[in-house]
Amino acid sequence: MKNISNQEIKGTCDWMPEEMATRNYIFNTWRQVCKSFGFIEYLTPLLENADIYRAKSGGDLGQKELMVFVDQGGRELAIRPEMTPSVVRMVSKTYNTVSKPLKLFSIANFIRNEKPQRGRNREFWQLNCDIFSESGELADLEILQLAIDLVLAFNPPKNSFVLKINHRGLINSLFDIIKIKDDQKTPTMRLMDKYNKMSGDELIKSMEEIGLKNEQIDKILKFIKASDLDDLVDKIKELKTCFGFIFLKNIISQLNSLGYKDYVEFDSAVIRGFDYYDGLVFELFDKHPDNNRAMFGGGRYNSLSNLFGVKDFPAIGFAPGDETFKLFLESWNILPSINLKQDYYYLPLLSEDLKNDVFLLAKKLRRDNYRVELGLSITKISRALEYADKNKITQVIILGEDEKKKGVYKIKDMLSGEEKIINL
RNA sequence: GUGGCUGUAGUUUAACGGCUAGAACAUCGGGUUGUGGUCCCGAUAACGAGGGUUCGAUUCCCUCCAGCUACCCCA
Repeated sequence: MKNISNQEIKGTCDWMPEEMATRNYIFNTWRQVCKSFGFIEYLTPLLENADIYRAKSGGDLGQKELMVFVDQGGRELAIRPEMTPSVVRMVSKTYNTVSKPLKLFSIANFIRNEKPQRGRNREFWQLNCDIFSESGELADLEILQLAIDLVLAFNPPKNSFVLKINHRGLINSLFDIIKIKDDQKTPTMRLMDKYNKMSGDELIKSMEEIGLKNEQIDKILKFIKASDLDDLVDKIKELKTCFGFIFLKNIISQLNSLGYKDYVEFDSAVIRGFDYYDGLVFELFDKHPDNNRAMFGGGRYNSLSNLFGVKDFPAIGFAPGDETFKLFLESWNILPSINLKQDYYYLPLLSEDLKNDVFLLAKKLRRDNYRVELGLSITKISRALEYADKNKITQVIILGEDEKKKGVYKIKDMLSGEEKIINL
């Protein structure tokens, strides 16, 4: 019989104890910060009706990146590629009767059928944080603060990241001003989103291909090249009275007064690809030269809920991924080293006759909340200590014939070499 | 989906159109008959898969697979 490969499925990876420990460190820190903001944890099923992704997700996500299969009843099911439709579905079931506002988070895995690359796997995990039912500016403010605090919780160096914010309302006002046609809006936004990746000539050429006129292109370029909000309304004066501008001006000044001045800036080129965003949009960037990329992003998506035949309700959220987050921590070298057997007590079996005594002692110690790793084959004491060294176990429990005769056992501290004698 | 680079033990790697594919670290066993980190000895373990060229391929060619990476796309 041919052997089955022991490789993981493409785009997925095994979590060996070391990687699992790192992941737990990140997830635990996320959890702690979310709870400190009064958010509560939820989870939805891995499978959803495929239609909920096809309807709104925009781009490839609801199409070729979706893992779809048919169940025995002929239903088309999809493995979730993102959390937002699921959490909106879940909330929409009870929205009218539940206490509001809802501040929710989850840590879950997702599958997207795409080619793996740096910072992007087919299976990945992300934290999703959302606030439902609050449309006011303070919900936006709190979400942004949470996004920044989540990164700050890992003690990154100064100037290691920045939160770039923008507002879809501001972009829509621009489109009103230049009187762009409806069917040109989405392709134009895609191009604006790519501003930093394309050369100026390519960008202009692509905009001409969409059918934009020179004066329209001129204004769009002024818009995405604006260095800050004041510069923007200086160049495009009509924007001064629009909602998006006033909103952004306000929220930045509030974040500044809360002490986040170094971490926030306006960036007119932050657009985001999902169609369902309709208010604040933002992206958090790693500023490390070796890893200059968006770590995660989010925004306001008030109208997504009508997908489920429910009246619209306000929603805002974001979702950091495990892989991009880890790259950030690695690029700044702020991942702590983890000892897998921290606080473990190693209890070797030193002779055949001691089997029962050793198991009994382990049982007693475990009941007292010690973490006891029992030796399962007979070992010489020198090898037992060597094993403890190799595995960075700092406490070794010695129960040999001599100890048994005296009715005691010893706990040896591997760092100091000291031994404590305790009665059995 | 498109392009580039790369596939030798668990890991890092060496060499080669032919001879037993060599090492280091890791793992396991032993060296001191109850006290470790060092040291010494030994064992296990690899040419990604298939096809072609050739007397002979791990080496050259093709296809596939996988990995990395840049695009496309993007929470």
